[in-house]
Amino acid sequence: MRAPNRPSRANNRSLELRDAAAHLFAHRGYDQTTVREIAAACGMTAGAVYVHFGSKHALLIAVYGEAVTRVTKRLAVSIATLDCPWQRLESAVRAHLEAVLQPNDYARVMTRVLPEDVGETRTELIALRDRYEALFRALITELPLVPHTDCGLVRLLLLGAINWTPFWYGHGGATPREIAQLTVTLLRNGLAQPSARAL
Amino acid sequence: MRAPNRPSRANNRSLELRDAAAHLFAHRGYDQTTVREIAAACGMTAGAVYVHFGSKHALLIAVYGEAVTRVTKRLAVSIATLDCPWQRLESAVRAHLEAVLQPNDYARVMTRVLPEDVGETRTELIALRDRYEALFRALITELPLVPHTDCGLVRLLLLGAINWTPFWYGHGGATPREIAQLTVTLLRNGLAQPSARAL
DNA sequence: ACGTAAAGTAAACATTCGTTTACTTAGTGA
DNA sequence: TCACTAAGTAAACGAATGTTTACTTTACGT
Repeated sequence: MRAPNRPSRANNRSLELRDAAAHLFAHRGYDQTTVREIAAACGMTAGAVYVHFGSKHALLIAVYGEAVTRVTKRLAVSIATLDCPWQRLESAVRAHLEAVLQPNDYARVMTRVLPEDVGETRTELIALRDRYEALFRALITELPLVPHTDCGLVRLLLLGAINWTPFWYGHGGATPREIAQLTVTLLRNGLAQPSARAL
Repeated sequence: MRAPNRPSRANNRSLELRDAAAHLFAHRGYDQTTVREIAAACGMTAGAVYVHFGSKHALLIAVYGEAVTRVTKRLAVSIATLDCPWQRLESAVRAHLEAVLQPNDYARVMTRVLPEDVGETRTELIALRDRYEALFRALITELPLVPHTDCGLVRLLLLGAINWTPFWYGHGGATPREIAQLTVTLLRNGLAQPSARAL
């Protein structure tokens, strides 16, 4: 048997590599990040990367998959104890924003590198992203909306609004909590003065 | 003097080049587009590009600037005859969406290539984009919103929602007009059933 | 008719990047 | 001890890319 406190080999530098890749992908994008940079961040040479990952694309898929897994867990926890559909959505939006906006490399990759831009890996990344967006689909379906509302369209607008936040966050001064609050209030009641409401 | 119907020289293949670049940038992104491809689309060789533009970055700036100019004009026309602030906003959103979503190469570059991704050219592109977003700032300031609403935050959420549309448009089935309508209705009245409205 | 200058070509240049290859190192199990 | 294998290095490969250079073509002004 193997000594438990020292995994001897398989000291899993793979994870170290994946973390480094996540950091660089999140900050500079996929194309602008080189395999040599990822390797150097772990004190290795470029060739060693291919011991752990078959290609740069495989590395991206590993990062993206881990990102979806992490943010999914975080979201599930944040809504677990809530009952009100609106509160559940607000909590989910807040969890998503906190994941994406804090200097969290993994979550940031989900919005920073667009599946449409990576060519061959496109399909697998979109599948991963869809798995995550299905959670929001469920939360929106729960909402008591005015009849005949296009829930799919609402979901897409909502995800667009919050996926775009990384590009301006910090300049606005609002916290993830405040952004989530305004977003869901807006979705629920709108922002017009009550006297000015109309069809 | 010069014959008016034949501009002799200066047959401005620059514009032809700029159009070709816009098309390729819009469909494949900036990094994935090569100077040789742009040249080939005009039946030229790569070297000839540098007769008209000093660098690939200069070409991007030209495209981005033209995009902002065009979509700005389109937006100004669409709201010129309207008085109601909500109608003005809806018309602006619709104009923006029609520009971005129809196979309009120029407008698409504005959302497809992110200023953050192009390094050196970053500053100039952001300045161009800000010039455009200021139009929405004005439209939102006009709105009769509930007191103490963070107009800046509203603008950023709105722009995020509509900037993200190119990534899902076509799968939802909604038209730009419908998307604009739902977006502004949402902003104005919210989507909760009237009986379920709350603070 | 002639000089000039813009427009364009063909080819090379200098990097850069993802990936591969040949080789070395070190820990493991028998 | 010894064969085996994962991990890593150094270097090269091959392709692609933005850009430059030397040369050619062509249309215009005088």
